[in-house]
Amino acid sequence: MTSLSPSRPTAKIPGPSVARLATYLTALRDRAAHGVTVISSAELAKAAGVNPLILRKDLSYVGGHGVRGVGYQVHKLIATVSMALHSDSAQVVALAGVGALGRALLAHTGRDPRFTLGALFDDDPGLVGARMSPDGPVIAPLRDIGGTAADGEPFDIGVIATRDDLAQEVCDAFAAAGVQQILNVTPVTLVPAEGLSIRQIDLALELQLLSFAAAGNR
Amino acid sequence: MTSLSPSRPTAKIPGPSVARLATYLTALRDRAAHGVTVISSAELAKAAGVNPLILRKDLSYVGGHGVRGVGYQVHKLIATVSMALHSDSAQVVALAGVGALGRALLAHTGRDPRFTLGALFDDDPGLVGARMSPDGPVIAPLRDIGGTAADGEPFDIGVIATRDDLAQEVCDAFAAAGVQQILNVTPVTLVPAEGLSIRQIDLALELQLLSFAAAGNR
DNA sequence: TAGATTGTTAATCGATTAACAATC
DNA sequence: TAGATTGTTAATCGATTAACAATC
Repeated sequence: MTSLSPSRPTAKIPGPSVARLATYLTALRDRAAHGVTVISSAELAKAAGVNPLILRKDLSYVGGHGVRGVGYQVHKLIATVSMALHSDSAQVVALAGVGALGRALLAHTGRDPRFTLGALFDDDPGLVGARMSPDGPVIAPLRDIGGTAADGEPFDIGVIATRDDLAQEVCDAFAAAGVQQILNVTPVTLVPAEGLSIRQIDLALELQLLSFAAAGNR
Repeated sequence: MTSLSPSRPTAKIPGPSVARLATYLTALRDRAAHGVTVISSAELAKAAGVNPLILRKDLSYVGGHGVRGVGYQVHKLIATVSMALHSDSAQVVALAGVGALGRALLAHTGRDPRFTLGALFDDDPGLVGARMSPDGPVIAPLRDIGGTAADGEPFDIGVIATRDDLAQEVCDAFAAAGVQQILNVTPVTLVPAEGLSIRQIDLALELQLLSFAAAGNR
């Protein structure tokens, strides 16, 4: 289990580090926009809400190239981190379920160059055939998930924002269409098809966890 | 640092376990609704998408009271877990920012008995004074966060779903109003006031993490 | 008693933190 | 050279997994 695949030159980066690296990237871009060219681990750590030690450790996974006694060159670091996170090429996203949460997601990622919207699916007769934006895709019924992927470009990421009782079959449809990454924003626990990686966001769960934390503070 | 506080009889439950316990609760309620009265750790684990070993370990933190050779009584377990998570008393939630994501959150938690909506805040002149539901609170401007909390009941949880550039000041306003738990659904890294516990959901970050996973699979 | 399944104690694993060496 | 700050190696800590004991 220690085979070194030549196609993956970098050693495996721990999951928590990957998540933090993405937040560093956001902070770095913000600083770059403010004209900052050099930043110390202490400053960047503060902006990202972590301690400087873990920041330097994280950066060491991607080959930080900081200058001792000085800090990091912002532009260089942005290039290094975004390369490591593969956030250089835009991902094609397909969204199933154009309800409140689906729209919120569109609003959040609409202008984000990292993602392009490949397709929209919904079974609401009032929505099928419509567009959410003038240059966006036409909303297709859920049963078209397979077909749409079959002709054009395949989707990189499938987002499941449907009614709860449709979540599992939509997940299976995405998997059958060759989608390998799923973002599930329903509270349903999905049983994943082979090779599928799933992330889940459950708003009610987050509130529940906060209320537990609240009780502990009493 | 090993003082046993008499007001907290249960030993500290690890964070990941708390999150999983909440999902077990959802799965248990679902099973109960289907008339299931007894369930084994294997079955429940499958429904929650975890392995049975970690499930039993998690349940041991809250005093599982399973029957060896048989399994768990569903109703008893629901009572035990929800007691441990303090999900018996409803939490009062205040929502700042009634945009797409705010509405999605309302839709998700509207019928959830664990949460009651205490107040709505937004600066949009088209929204201030309106209600999102007939029996719901009137939308107040963001600057009222302090005042509204001062008279009625205090809020247990403050949700920040505003424009990014308002997130930090809204956070501070909640903290000043005595709110101790914050759910931040903006991509902004907040600097927390003393004693504030914050959870963050960043949709774009989740997509980014998936696209990293996708790249690793190539 | 035999089979099934829970619950606990010990071992492993991985991530975070601390100590220190490197170097601009 | 002195000061500042990065980067790496070692120590700690916490969570997961494995082994096994308990008991219905």
